[in-house]
Amino acid sequence: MREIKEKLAKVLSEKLKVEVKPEDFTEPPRNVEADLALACFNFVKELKQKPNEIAERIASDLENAEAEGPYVNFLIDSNALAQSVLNEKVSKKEEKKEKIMVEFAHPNTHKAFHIGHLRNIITGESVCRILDNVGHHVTRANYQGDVGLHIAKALWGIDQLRDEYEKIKKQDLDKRIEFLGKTYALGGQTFEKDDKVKEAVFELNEKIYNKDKSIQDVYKTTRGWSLEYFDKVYQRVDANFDRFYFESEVFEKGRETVLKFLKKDVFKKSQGAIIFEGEKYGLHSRVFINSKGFPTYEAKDLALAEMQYKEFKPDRIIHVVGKEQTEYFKVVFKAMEQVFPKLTGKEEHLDYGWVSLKSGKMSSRTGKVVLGEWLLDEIEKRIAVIMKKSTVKDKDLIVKKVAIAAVKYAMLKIGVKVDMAFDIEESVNTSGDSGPYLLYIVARIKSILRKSKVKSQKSKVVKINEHEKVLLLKLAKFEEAQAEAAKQLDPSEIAKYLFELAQEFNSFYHQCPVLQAEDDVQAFRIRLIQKVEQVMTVGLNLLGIETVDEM
RNA sequence: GCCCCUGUAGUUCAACGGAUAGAACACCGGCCUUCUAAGCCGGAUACGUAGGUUCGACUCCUACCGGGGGUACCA
Repeated sequence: MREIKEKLAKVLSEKLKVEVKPEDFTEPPRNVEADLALACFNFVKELKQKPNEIAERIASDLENAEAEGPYVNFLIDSNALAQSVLNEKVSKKEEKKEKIMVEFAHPNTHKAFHIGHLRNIITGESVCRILDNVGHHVTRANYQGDVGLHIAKALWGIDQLRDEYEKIKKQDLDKRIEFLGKTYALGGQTFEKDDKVKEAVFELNEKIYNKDKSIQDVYKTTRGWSLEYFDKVYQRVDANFDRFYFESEVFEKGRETVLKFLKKDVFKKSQGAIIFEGEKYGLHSRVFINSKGFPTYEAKDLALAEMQYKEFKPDRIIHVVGKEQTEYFKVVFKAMEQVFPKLTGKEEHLDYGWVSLKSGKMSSRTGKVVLGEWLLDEIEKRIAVIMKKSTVKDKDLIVKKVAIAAVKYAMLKIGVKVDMAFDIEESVNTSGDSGPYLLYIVARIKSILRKSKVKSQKSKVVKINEHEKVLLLKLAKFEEAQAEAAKQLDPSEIAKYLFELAQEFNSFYHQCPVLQAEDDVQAFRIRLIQKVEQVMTVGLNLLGIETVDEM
C-alpha cells in the first residue's frame, strides 16, 4: 500500500508541479466506490485554483481516477494489488534501530494483584512486541517494589496474625498469597485509624530500610511468596522480562544521589525533608528524601534511571505506569535532567487509562478489588462451558488460550490512554468484537487448508471479485497499522485493524467458497486466505495472543 | 483553590482538520443436507451546552456544566 501511494504521489507531483505526499491520500467514505482518495484543498494556495478545478485537472487524463467535487477518487488495479499483497512479506523490520527499554508490570510485593496490574502487563508486553516488530531493539524491564511503607503495613498485619502465619507457611502458594493480601488490608486499614499503629508501621518501615535482623526472616519469606506468585502470573499471561530491578537495590544509591546534588542546589531542604522545587518549572514540589532520612520513590527512580542507562544505554526508556502518576513523572524527569543530563528527552511515561468496574468502583482500601487471577479463572470456566461439547484435541489447552485471548483483547482493543469500565460479562463475551472471534477466523482458515487438495500457485491470473479485492485492500493496510501502533505506543491500533480484517474475512468466507471453486480460482483463494492467516497470526502475536488450530 | 485528563447511540468503544459520525453488545427478523452458526445478512437510536478559528470542526481555541486524577514526606 505504501508503494502504491508513493508511486501515485510521484505521478501527481510531477503533473501538478506541487509536492503531493503519500500520506495525503485518505480512505474514501463507504458510499464512494473507490480505493483511495485525495482532497485537493491543500493545493489551492500554491496552484491558485479552486479545489474542484484541481480535482478535474488531476482526473482528466488519468486512468482509474475520477473527480468528485474537490476530491479525486482512485481505483487500484486488482491484479497489481494481489501481486504486491500476496508476494510481500507480512512483517519486515526496518533498518534503523533504536534501543528502547520498556519498563512495565512493576508490582509491589506483599500487595494484591488486581486487574489494573493485568492491564499494565498486557499493555507492556504488547508494546514491547510492537516495537520489536518494527525493528527496534527492546529490553524489557520490571521494577518491583520490595521496600517501603506498603511492606511495613503487611508486616504489621502478619504480626497480629502470628499463629495463622506459622500455619499458612506450609500451605500452597494461593493460600499464602491470600493470607498476604489479608494482612496488607488489615495493616492498611488500621494504619489509617490508629495513630499508635501508624507509629509502629513507621518503625517497621525503618527496620526494612535498615535491614534489621529482627524482621529479616519474615520479610524475606513473604517477599519470596510474592515473587513466586508474580512469576506464575507472568507465565500465565506470557509476559517476559530481561531484567528485574528491585527498589531494595536502588534506594541507597538514590539517597546518595540526592544528597550529592543537594550540595549543588538541585535539591533543597524544606521542613526537615529534601525536596525538588517543581514550581520553578510550572510543576509542583516533591519530596525526594523524607524527614526521617529515607529516600522516597522519587529518589529511587533517579538511581534506577542511572543504573538502567549504564547497563543498556537505551535511546528511550518507556515507563508503563498508570496515568495518576503523570504529574509525578514530570517532576522526576525534570529533576533527572539536572542530575543526569544524558537522560534528557529519553525518559517517557506511557500513561495507560484506569480500569474500573462497570458495577461500582474498585478500591484496594475497602478491599473491593477484582484480582487478576480470579478474572482469568472465571473466564476460563466460561469458555470451558462453551466448549463442553467440542471434540477438539487438547481441549484444556485450547480453553486456556482462548481465555487469555479474551482477556488480552478486551484490554487492548481500547485506546491505551482511555479509561475502561471493565465489564466481566462483556470481556467473557465470545462473539462480536472479541478475542475468540479473531481466533475463530484462524481456526476456520486452518480447517479449510487442511481439507484442500489444490496447491497454491503463484503465476495464475484470475479475475478478482469485489469480496476478494476488499480483503486484499485490508491486507495491504497491515503495514500502516503496525507503524501507527509503534508510533503511538498503542496496541489498540493493531486490535482495531485485526477486527476489521476478521470482519472482511468472514464476509468473504460466506460469499466465496474455496473448496468448491475451480482449480485456478481455488488456488488463488488458498493463497489469499493463507495471507489472511499469516497477518492474523502475526497481528495477534503483537497483542501477545497465541492462535489455535481448532476451536 | 491551582494543575492535568475526560464528556459520541441504552451500554462499551471508533472516527487523529475533510465527502452521509462507524462498530460491538443488548433488542427484533432472516440464513446450517454446502469449507467450523464462537458465523453471516437485514433493522432503530448519539457528537454535554454556548461561542470562536477554518473553504471545512467529534477533532483546534474560549467559557460554562458534568466525570476522573494530581496537588510534600505512599508507591
